[in-house]
Amino acid sequence: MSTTSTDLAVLGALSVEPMSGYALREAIRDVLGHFWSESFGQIYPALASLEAEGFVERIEGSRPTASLFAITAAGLERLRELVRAPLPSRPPRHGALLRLYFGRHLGSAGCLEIVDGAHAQAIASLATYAAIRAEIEADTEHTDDAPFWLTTLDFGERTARATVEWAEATRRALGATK
Amino acid sequence: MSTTSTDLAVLGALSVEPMSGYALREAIRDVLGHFWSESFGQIYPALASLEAEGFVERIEGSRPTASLFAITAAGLERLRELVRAPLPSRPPRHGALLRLYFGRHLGSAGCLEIVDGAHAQAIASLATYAAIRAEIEADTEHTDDAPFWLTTLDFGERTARATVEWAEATRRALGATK
DNA sequence: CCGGTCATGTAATCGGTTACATGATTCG
DNA sequence: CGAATCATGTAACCGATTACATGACCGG
Repeated sequence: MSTTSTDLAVLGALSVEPMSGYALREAIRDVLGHFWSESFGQIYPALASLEAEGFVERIEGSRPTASLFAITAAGLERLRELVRAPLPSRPPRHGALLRLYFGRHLGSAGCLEIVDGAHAQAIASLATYAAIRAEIEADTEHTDDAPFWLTTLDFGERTARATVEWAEATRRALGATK
Repeated sequence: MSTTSTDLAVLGALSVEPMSGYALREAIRDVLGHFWSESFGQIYPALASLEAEGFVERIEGSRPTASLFAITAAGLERLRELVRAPLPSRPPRHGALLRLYFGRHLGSAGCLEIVDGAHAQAIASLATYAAIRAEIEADTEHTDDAPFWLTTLDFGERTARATVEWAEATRRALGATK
């Protein structure tokens, strides 16, 4: 039995365009990657149960060996239902901050390593966000989806920028008290 | 068998002061709550295995029925070892953003509800952060820990402020395209 | 034809939460 | 004395990842 979160991600992705389970996973990784993730072990069982419930159907594509999954009318209805309900949020687990909190036992050098790592990661995120933004703005086909896509992207950009600023301020503060 | 992440959180907390398993959970919830969490089902087995390995010992406290757990010299060593190694980071799962991404199927009103919810939560976080900051700054006993504690707090404050600004900007953007 | 990618699925395992069982202590 | 809190632990369950098994397709 699959969870409603996974069903939402799968149905949502299929509402944009039909695709295979494999492509689904790639789309989720590349497009929703900065705030969501699904593994094969979730996707295929979810597709199977969604198909059994009539929310998704297999249509034949170019390759005979691969299934193309498409959302049905009932599936669209189900998607609207799922997107309306709040999702259970997992308790936070930010490993780098946990290590930093006990940074006294790690020393300044080790702490700076953690901070610099977070800094580099945030910079890298900003680069991929810029690429995604360009792609969305160039896309003339999904103009009704674009405003929503841009809001989630904006969130990623703002938190990444906040992380960059935090890392730079922390580097100064930790360097001073060394 | 417990994970190194839980061991790090437990040993780290006990490095500040000895406490019971119950108090440990409260401390983790209240002090590390904005970036970490542990449940009883993790804490007690972790304490048991840490005790078996000699990293933690029970000392008698005021109440005979409750155990006070204290970190040993070997435990401090182990803590330094754990805090040096990077922790496995879980893939992100931000439910609100997932719903917003497919906001076309939800409508503007529903989206604004999500955004306002995130806004209210960030405002509430900022209030608790201010309380924690006051507590750390008033604490004269842990002056060598304080700089590290303040860096993790600063991270929380910056990302919360970024969330507030995002929510306000998104509210304007979504309201305009309604 | 051979290696890499596309593709579908399952089984084992894991990290973690929740619920339950049990009892002592404290305070009004 | 009764209710709330403090306290310790276990068992069942669950969501999710990883690894594995299998094979078609495509390009060089």
